[in-house]
Amino acid sequence: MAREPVNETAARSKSQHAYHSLKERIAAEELTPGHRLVLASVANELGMSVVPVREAIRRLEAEGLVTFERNVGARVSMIDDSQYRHSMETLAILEGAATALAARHLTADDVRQARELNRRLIASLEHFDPRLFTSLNHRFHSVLFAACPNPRMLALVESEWVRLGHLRDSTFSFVPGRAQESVREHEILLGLIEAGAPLADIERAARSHRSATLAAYLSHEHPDEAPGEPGVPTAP
Amino acid sequence: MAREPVNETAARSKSQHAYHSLKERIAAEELTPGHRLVLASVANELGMSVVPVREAIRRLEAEGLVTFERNVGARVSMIDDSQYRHSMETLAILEGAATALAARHLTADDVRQARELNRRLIASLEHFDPRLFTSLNHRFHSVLFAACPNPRMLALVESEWVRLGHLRDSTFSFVPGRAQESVREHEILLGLIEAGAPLADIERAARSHRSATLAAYLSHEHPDEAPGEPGVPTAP
DNA sequence: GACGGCCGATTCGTATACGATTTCACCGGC
DNA sequence: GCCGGTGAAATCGTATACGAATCGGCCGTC
Repeated sequence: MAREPVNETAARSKSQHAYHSLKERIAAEELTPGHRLVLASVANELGMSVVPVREAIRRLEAEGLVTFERNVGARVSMIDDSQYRHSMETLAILEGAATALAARHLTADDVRQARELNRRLIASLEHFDPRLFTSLNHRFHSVLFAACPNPRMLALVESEWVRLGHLRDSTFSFVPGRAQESVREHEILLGLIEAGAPLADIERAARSHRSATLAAYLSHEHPDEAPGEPGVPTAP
Repeated sequence: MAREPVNETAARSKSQHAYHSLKERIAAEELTPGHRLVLASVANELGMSVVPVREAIRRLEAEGLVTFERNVGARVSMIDDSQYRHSMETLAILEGAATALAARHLTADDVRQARELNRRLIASLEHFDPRLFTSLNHRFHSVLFAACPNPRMLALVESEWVRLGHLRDSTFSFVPGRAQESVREHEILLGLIEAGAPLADIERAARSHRSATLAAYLSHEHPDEAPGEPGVPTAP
């Protein structure tokens, strides 16, 4: 996850330190969406001046993790409903493609590991914990797309996961039924991969899987909304 | 294109100004890949101190337009062959999806405009100018995916175009035959859209179109390389 | 009592300053 | 002649300082 070279002398610049520190705290939900990031305060907490903090925030801003308003300041990005939908749709496409591209590069061990994770997902259904489920779910999918030989695509997929942030768990807390369905789809996906199914089929399955999660979320949040176009042009 | 609010008083901060200025100069190939960006020099040219320049460069760094090495400095990112391939592959997927998602939202005028651009592309084949061809080509595709209702996807597609930067023209300069084929595929794509073809077909056509450009580039640059997997899991 | 303007506190934006690190040319020894 | 050390120049990293913009509350007026 750490892209910076890990110098043995731990010589991360303060700017880098601020960046990683903020990013972690956002990922850990210690800084929740909407939380205001005051430059001077952050600088104090981290024991540095504002300059490195500003740079860190610029990077986070470019990644979409924080929003910045001139002369007003930065705050942790809120993902509203509409953004959530758009990000999920994008992730469906990217992750679907990445999973397909990775399929032929998966080792038997990878598949075994994915199966094990899905087993744990199934087991977790007993005493359902959205947080745990989401974490395992991420790890499951990570195993499947990590072998994608296109690093650019991997970076985008990961960035989209981060963007969705903790909001993603809410789907499973809101729509519990989706979890059961989800693990079944995981098995199907694994089956396709093991069987060496056409990449198009794998891509379609992976994409639909995520789209279904999005649909579950939407139909729960906006039950009135017309189903309209599914957004995913899978063949009929 | 400008995401910053256009204040009537033109009150862009220096940091923003530096960012846009550098980005434009990179896009215009005034700053070519590998070009070193010395903070003090850039600051002088723009009539500001180094602090805003640093922030601008952080943003560009996060976008992948410049690479930054600690205690060494920034330089305009070089896209090597492998990155070019990966970005094109990613763009094929993203643009294909965006084009499909946009298809149902295109007005008759949009289609007319796209046709007109393709006409100009065809006309330009007479006295072939890779630069002009690339520019028109970008505009053609922009018309087709701009109506995509997913802003996140649009942002990623645009960012990928920028990333490829001027390198993208090289395909058409290196493999002149590809240009003719390309405009024919444009017509086919337009036909599908006008006919209200299934979104899956449109997506497949748009994706294959770009993949073919990539393949043309690769087969010219690396004629020895085995064709291997096409990378695009289109149904047989 | 409501509204609008004024003022101070807060916070951002940028310049300047200076120590730290890298780079590279030069030079003496092997 | 080649190699490794040494110093200065270039450049980066960060702290500090101060002007500018924003926001919220207070006060006077209607």
